[in-house]
Amino acid sequence: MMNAAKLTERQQLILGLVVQDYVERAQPVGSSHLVRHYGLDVSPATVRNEMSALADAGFLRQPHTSAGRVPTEAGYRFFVGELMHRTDLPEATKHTISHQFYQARHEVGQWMKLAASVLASTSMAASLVTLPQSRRARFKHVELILTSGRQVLMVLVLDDGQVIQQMLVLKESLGQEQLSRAAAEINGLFSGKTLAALNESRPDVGNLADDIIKLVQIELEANPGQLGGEVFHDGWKNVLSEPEFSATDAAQRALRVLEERPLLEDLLAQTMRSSEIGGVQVLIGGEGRWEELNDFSLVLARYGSADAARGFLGVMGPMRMSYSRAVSTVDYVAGLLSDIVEETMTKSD
Amino acid sequence: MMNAAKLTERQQLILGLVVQDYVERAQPVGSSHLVRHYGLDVSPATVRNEMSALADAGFLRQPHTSAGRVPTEAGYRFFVGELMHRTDLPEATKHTISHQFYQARHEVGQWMKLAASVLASTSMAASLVTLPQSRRARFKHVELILTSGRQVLMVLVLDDGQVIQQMLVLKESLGQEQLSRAAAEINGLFSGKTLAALNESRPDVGNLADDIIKLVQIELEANPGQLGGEVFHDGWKNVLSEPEFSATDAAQRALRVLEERPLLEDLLAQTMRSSEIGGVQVLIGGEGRWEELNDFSLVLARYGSADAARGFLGVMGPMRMSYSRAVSTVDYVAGLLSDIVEETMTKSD
DNA sequence: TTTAGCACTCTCAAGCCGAGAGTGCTAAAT
DNA sequence: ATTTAGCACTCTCGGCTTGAGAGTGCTAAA
Repeated sequence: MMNAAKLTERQQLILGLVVQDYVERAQPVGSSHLVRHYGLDVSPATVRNEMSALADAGFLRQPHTSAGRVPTEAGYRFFVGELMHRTDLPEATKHTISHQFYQARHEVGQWMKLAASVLASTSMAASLVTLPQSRRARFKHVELILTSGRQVLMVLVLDDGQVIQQMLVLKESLGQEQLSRAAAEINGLFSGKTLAALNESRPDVGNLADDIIKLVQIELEANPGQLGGEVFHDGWKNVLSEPEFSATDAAQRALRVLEERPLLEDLLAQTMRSSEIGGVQVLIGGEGRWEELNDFSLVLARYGSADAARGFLGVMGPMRMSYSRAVSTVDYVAGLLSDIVEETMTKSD
Repeated sequence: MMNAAKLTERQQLILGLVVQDYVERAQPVGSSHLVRHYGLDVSPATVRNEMSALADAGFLRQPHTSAGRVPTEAGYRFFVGELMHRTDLPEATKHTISHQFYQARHEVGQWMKLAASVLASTSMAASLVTLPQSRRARFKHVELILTSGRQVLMVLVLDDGQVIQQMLVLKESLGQEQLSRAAAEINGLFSGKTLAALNESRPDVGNLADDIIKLVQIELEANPGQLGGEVFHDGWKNVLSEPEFSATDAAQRALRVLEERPLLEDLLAQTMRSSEIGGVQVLIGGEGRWEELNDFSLVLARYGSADAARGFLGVMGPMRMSYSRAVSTVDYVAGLLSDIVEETMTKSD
């Protein structure tokens, strides 16, 4: 495989055109099609030679002898890294999007749904959005609700708006009266503390409070990120695997990504570790790491600010996707969401 | 189309076998296959005659001349209504499921995910579960959190564990001090009231509390049903519509059902209106009402109790699905979830 | 270095064919 | 009056062939 630096100006041009054309038409692109369609003033034969060189360099490949060329993973990567010009979203589109966000400004959970919907429709791919999470949230208030016997529902409110719900099972049966008193006590002790601080300072109180502290800590490790009136669902891949829906293997793998939580978390964690905030990360064809993602690509970004909560968002589509469109969309929505989160979730004290 | 009552004993037997066989093998079932495979002591010709009668009656149809027979919507409906014997889930399966629920008993949100997962894997179809919602929940506590300027995050806790979050924009800028005092005042006034009651009694307090009451009411109308650390997503149908994933039209329609909230809500509302609690509702092939659901079927049930919160759950699969398995699964899980909800969410006062 | 020319390869759609499955009908058997 | 055997008929499906078309790679000339 040759070095990327060896690519001539013209080879880069041709690679770019191949990617662009293939993204649009989803068909192997041939030499003469290229000159005809893009007004190149060289002959098909010349293009053929260059394509051959690009194929040797590992950026293009032929599905079979005598079909056009198709970009390889490396080809897409080179395109994204070197060739793609960062286009801004059209002003009109931006306006529409931000207007939608303006209308949804009241409902915390709506932001996420809206972001997912906007990403999907603008980039024409599937989208993923996680909730903003903050490690620096402060304890605001705890509520203990008696349900039956020794079971208690704990509702913990943090000052960034996060709400954590958890069932506790007590060693002994208590009345709502006692629970309320215990809650009041805990509220007094912990109010305003960050959860990290709460981890260390462990005032020696009654064993009920002790139980609760322990459970809060467990909850923090798991870092759940509650919220969002979703309809829970699962198993769509089963439907697609029925014989009458002869969905390709690929489509089923796509749904697996959606449904298998661990895979998703691994993916986000790994990818995001290596990316600065504000930047957009492009993951092409699983990068040899996730075979489930063969012939898929992801465009991911973080949103939020260092001061406040942070989350991920991005789109997922076939490897043959419009990267420039995806990148600009993800970038724009991430910025928008960052602004909103910062505005509403940063304490001004 | 003949009346169902006209079906002879033997015709019913044959219809049942056709449905059963077709569900298993997904291929049109022919007369001789039937006698060979199920040890009927009549000849294929006889079966052929009966099948022909069933076809005339509208319960079977032939994909083309000289292929086997396939059940029609009416055929499935007759099968579900008259022929299907209610089978219980195997004891072992039940045990596994209830054990899983036992392990998840602490996390409120986990129930839903678990239910969805169990339904999907046991019935081999896609599943849907909504959150339990209660119209009779009582006001427990409100928290007002200053974010920036005039924006305030309201967190409303109901005594069934429901949590409602909402951004408020105030007319004038207030400090956290004042907000806390306002919250305390509201808590004192409303504590223990049902939301319905809260709708009527409108004590004339400051305009801040007034704002909040109004917003709570709006929230109630929308009836959001918060909760559950989901990853929000959208647009998977876009992926499946890409040419390389030549998913059938049907598969895409299936995903539309998942992603289009209004359709889903209409579906649940319409279906559930007509069904008693505890019963399982079977919706076959869209019933002429929802064309998106052609060649799909749903098996739905309510869960919860009259006293406490209620929700829906069910599975969705191809029309050619194992109804008995689906019904028993849905039935069992609905019962389980009802028990849990009742146990944890019914106030014992 | 570029390009015209040309032989070659490979896919794809269309058409054809035979096997197999299943039916409907008729006439005989029970 | 049913049931069944027999039989001709229909339709699909997989395999095979074939021709057209697209595209390549190579060579030799510009």
